[in-house]
Amino acid sequence: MMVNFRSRVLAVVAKIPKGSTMSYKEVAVAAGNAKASRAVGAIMKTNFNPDIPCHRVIRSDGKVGGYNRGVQKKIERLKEEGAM
DNA sequence: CATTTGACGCCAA
DNA sequence: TTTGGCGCCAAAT
Repeated sequence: MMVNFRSRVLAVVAKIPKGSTMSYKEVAVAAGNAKASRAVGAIMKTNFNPDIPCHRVIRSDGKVGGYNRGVQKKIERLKEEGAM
């Protein structure tokens, strides 16, 4: 799948199973570039597609990170799905 | 087109 | 263990 890094990242995030979480780095690796962890966040920020469960993407430190709809909302979603 | 910004990650002190 | 600094990439200005 040779496309934009953006599309790859979105595809990877969309494939994250419910009740599971992935770090930005893991997503970056899955997308093909382990050093693009930062870019992953930038892509999520610019992506408003509800089909992309970006709330399942957290930091490698175990911190939730951020969310374009409010970090609190993201945390609640994770709790609801059983990821936390 | 060049520069800055930022939902990040890793290493050294 | 906590803090500071560097690297890396995509999007915005």
